[in-house]
Amino acid sequence: MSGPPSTDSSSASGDPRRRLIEEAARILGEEGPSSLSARRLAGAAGTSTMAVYTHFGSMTGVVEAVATEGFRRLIDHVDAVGRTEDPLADLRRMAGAYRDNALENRHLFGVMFGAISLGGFHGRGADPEVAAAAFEQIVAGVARAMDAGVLLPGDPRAVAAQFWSALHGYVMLELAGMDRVVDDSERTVLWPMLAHLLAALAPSPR
Amino acid sequence: MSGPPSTDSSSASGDPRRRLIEEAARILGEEGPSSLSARRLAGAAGTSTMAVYTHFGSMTGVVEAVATEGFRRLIDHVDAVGRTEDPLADLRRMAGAYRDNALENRHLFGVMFGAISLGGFHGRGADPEVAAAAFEQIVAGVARAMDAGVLLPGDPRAVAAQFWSALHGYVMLELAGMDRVVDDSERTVLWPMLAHLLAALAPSPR
DNA sequence: GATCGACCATAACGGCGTTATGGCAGGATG
DNA sequence: CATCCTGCCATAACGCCGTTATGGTCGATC
Repeated sequence: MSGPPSTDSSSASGDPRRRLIEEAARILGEEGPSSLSARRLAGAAGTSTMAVYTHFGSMTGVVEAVATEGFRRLIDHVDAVGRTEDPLADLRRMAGAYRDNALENRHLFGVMFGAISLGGFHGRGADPEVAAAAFEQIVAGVARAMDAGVLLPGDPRAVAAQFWSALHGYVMLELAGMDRVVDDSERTVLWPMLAHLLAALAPSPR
Repeated sequence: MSGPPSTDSSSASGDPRRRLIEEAARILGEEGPSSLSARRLAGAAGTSTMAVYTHFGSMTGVVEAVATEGFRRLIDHVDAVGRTEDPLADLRRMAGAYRDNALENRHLFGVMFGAISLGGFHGRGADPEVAAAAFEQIVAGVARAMDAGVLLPGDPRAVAAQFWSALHGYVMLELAGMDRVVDDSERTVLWPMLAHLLAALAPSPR
């Protein structure tokens, strides 16, 4: 798939596929899932509905592309926390970035992990390669902590999966409105939970 | 093709509202979210679409009622594990029941926590009172463990929220197909994760 | 210049959520 | 008994949806 030869005939258009994905993500974020329809999307991107079908095959294809785009943005957002000389603090800051990204793009997050549906079509999910890259981010953070000796040596993938599960579950329950039943304010639940997970793996002489 | 209503009134019909909820849950479980429509539901329940609107106001109302029904079934399923003299083992068995219930009713689970949508209409969620009752189940399990002295005394609600978050996140990632990227087989992730959470709260003399 | 392929505008089809309309049972009221 | 009212639902319609068939434009190729 070679890109278009950059014929910027006008500033209004890039390649239509890219524009459709970005407009779909924007509509999803600003107006919610029920506003994302083929006609609405085509209108926002300045094309007709057929462009959607030549590029994505169906609205399900659009959803999968948007989910993949969501994982790419998540990766960038988490990557932006950088690396300090304290790998455990870095993990905590990665978790904070993960949560912030979810709260600011709740509908996009729902599509990424939804597995459920969006406007009726429910998609097989994002590109597994991109989703895996998001997970590898956490694996790398855990591996650095192990290398630095602040976590017991072990399989970083298994530990990262635990960390991710706990973080993801907290965020998903928060998005589902469970803060109404548990309250919290990220003080007595989120940080202690992650701290407990990491403390159980710390090389303190017991 | 039901016969005249007076022929067999014993089992064919209950009150229509109940029948609609159960048919909606059945269609959701057997055919997925995209098959649940007002006409399809009305046909399955043996009524017309107007019955849906007199009882639930909209399809969103149906979704909320089905989500509430899902929490009720989850509560029954988790309650069925009973109580032994080992509160920590009971917590683990509750977690297993939670996961089993999710895997066997993945679409219903998605609707319960979805926050996303279902066929386009996306509902405010289940009855908060019923959802809270599901959480209180875990709180009670944690409180018993504290009373028995196998968990450090503390706020059982905060600990239960941590336990629930981790369990829920693991299940949600599994439902989203993340087992493709993390593998696991509930051996190196789920049980160690929950064990670590509880171990960090155990009253072992450190 | 002719041909071909990718791309997309137009218009249509069936199905969707929802609503307006009307009929029908059954209890309250005179 | 006649009347009215009220909750409940069947019928049919409206506008929107995802999708597809059709045809036209335009650049690349020979």
